[in-house]
This record gives sequence, C-alpha cells and structure tokens, in this order.
Amino acid sequence: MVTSLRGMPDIYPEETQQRDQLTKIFTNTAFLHGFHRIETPILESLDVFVRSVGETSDIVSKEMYTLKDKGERDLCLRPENTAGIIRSILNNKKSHIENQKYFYYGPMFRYERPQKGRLRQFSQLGIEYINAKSPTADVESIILANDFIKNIGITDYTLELNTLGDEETRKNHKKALVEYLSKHQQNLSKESQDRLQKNPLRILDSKDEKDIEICQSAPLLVDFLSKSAQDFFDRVVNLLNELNIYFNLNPYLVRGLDYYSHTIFEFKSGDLGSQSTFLAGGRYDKLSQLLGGRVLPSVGWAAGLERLMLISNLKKEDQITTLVIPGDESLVSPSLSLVDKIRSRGITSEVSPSTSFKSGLKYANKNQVNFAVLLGAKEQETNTVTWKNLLTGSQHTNTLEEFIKEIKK
RNA sequence: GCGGGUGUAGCUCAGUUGGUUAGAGCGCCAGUUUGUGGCACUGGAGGCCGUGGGUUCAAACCCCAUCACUCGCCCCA
Repeated sequence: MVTSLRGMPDIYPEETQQRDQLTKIFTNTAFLHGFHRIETPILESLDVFVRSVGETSDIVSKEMYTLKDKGERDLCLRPENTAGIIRSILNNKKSHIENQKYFYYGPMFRYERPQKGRLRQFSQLGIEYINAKSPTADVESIILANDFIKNIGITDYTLELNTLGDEETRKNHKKALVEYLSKHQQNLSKESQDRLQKNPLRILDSKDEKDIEICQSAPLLVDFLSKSAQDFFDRVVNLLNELNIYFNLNPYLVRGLDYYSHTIFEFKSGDLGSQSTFLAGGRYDKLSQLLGGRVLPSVGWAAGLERLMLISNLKKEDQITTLVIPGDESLVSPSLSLVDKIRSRGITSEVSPSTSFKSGLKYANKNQVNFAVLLGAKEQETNTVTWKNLLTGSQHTNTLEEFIKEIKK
C-alpha cells in the first residue's frame, strides 16, 4: 500500500476543526493589534535560509528539505517563515515603509525525527513587526503573544526573556567567552567542543551537566552590553513591568537561529515533554542585511500550531445543523429546495442520503445533527415541515418560517 | 543523526512453554410489523497477526532485516 511520509500526517475533521478555530482566534487577535496577513511561497531558494538562519545552525545544516528544480537551482521547503517574509519585503521594495505589521500561518518543513509536538511537516503561525526600531515594538509583540495565548485558553506557561545585545556587545562577549571556554575545553561535552569553533554562544544553552557547570561562571553577555543595547533592553523590561506582564530573565537563553539580536523570548509550558517551547521569537535587526538589503530593524515570533493544540483549551463552537429527510424518491427535489431555503437563512442543512425516515434519522444522529426535518407526502400537501429536536426527541409540525424561528432560539 | 518501546479486526487490546478453523469490548451493517434516531435484544460482515527473509514437522509467538508509530537525546515551534 502507498503510505504517507514519516512525520507528515493526514488531518481529519476532528482535528481540522480545532486547528481552524485556533487560526481564527489568532487572526482575530492579530487584527485587533493592527496586523494583516501575508503569504509567501512554501518553496524558496536554498540561499534564503543559508544566509539568514545560518549555515552552522542545526536547521540549515541537517534539517532542511532541499531539492533541485529542472534548471538545477537549489531550492528548499521553508523551515520557517521569517526569512521568506524579509526576502519578500526586499524584493517588493517595501523596505522604506516603517512599522509594517504582518501575521502568517502555514506549513513549515524540517527533516527531524518526529516525536511529541514535533513533526516534519508542521504549521507555524506568527507575526513580524518590520522596520520598527522602537523597543515598544518588542513589547507590543509580546503583548500580542500574551493575548493570543490567553484567548486560546492556555493558562499554565512561563515567559522567558533575554537580550543578545547589538553587534558590538556580542563581539566583545564572544571574545571573552571563547577565552574562558578554551580554558575548560577538555571538560566540555563533545558537541560543545565543536560549538566552540562554530557558535560558542550556543554552549550557554547546553543541557549537558558538565557544560552547565562550566557555564555557571562563564562571562555573561549581560555584562558586555553596550550603553545603547542596555538602554534598549531596559526600556523593554520596564514597559513589561509597568504592564504587569510576568516574565523570567534568563541570561542563558539563546536562539537556534543566527539572525537574532537584542530582545529574545520564549513561552514555555510544562505539558509538552522535551518540546516545552511553544512560542518563541525576538528581534532580528540584521536579517535583511544578511539577505542583501538595507538595515531593517524588526521583531517577531512564531508558534507551533501542533504544540498549541496539545496545550490549548478551546470551547467547542456550537452551531445549529439540520437534516432534511425526504419520505420517498418524489420528495428528493422538494427536499433539495427546502435545504436551499434553510441555508439561505445561514443555517447548515443537508439532505439525507437515503429516502427513509429511519435511516435518515440514524444518519442525523451519527452526524450530530440538531434538528431533523421530515418531509413526507402529508407535509408536502399542507406546505408544512415536521421537525424533530434530536436532543430532546420532541416533534412538531409547522410552516418553514415557524420552524426556523423555533430553532434559532 | 543516536537510543528505548510498540506493531494482532475500523478503534482499544487479549492470545498459555511454538501445536487444529486467531478472540473480546467498542464501532460498523441488518433485523426486533405502523412515516421515527439515540437505549436494549438478536444476528451478520470484517484479520496475509506491519512487510520480507530465516529456524522448525509446525510460527501471531523464536532469530535477522526492513518499514511505520511512539517516547527520549540532539535541536527546535
């Protein structure tokens, strides 16, 4: 038998309903904050991510779905959306516009071993606040995240916050860090010894016990913050405090994508196993330059839809549904007209697949229809409908208008 | 990429030290007289025991491989 690919599940209505509800709430929340939806291609040039996310990052070095097209161009399925959106802003000559607010949702791809809350094709939803240099933008992004999280019924979570500073900050810190870690090189884990060359900052985020111990007394980036980077972060922290948004300062927090600078944050939940982060983001002032554009200070975040599904608490949306059951073949056509009339009132209506009240009612019951409409010869003659409330079992015969009035109660 | 666990009916799972026609519950289909669902009762359909190889007189059961799912590691949303 032909099967689906690993980590690429088929999604049926039991889940699509909840997914749609989540994206609907996300859309509404983002609209309330003045954000508008952007859509960029799923397939991009490999370069978009190699240059932005970083060649040494795990995402690019081992998790990309790459392919060649018929013109031998190197392409890949997008592992995230931020780089694609900035690429788009540059291509479409929109870099001069300040304070652009976008949101998106859609499929992303990473070639990883699937596990709880992690798939190869997964959905992310996120926002980008582009060409926004004020620290207020960082705070607004976090507020939007917070609102969204609350709106989907997640109550048990923490927000971790850190700053990566500006380039000057990181240059100085990196120097001190490499100096310090080199002294302990032989005690570092194998991975971290590798990282020492490629991306020493990541060692601070290691889960290896020895690494953690060594990092305890490693020079912290916070101590190297330039005046302007410090001021910027102070403004973010103060605003969050003034707004009573609770967060933990975590000086060890780093991100897996190379393009971040200044503010970074992660929302975490304890209910996701090892994949505790369900929403994460930060500021990425230099990303557009990596893609060959002008400076475009921006901030944004992304959340994993599947992870949100595991921890969200959505109320079921109830809506009225009706099923019209023709009593015999000759009543199929009148039934089709009847459902059309009911639908035109904005009420979901189906025609029973069979022309017997018995099997029609069974179908209605199975598909959780609220009201069955029995259209028999009698009703047809008297221009009425017999309708049954399937929850209570009560049954009445009325005109169509009376029926609709009744069920809308 | 690395490690652990699990693959038997649509679903959840039994299946004895290897031994005849592989079971249950739920679900599905049909029936239990009137133009009527849910509940109950009765009956029925449905399995290459994940796939391929091997050991054996004999394999769902033992061995090897492979695939899938799952939980961790790494990493990430």
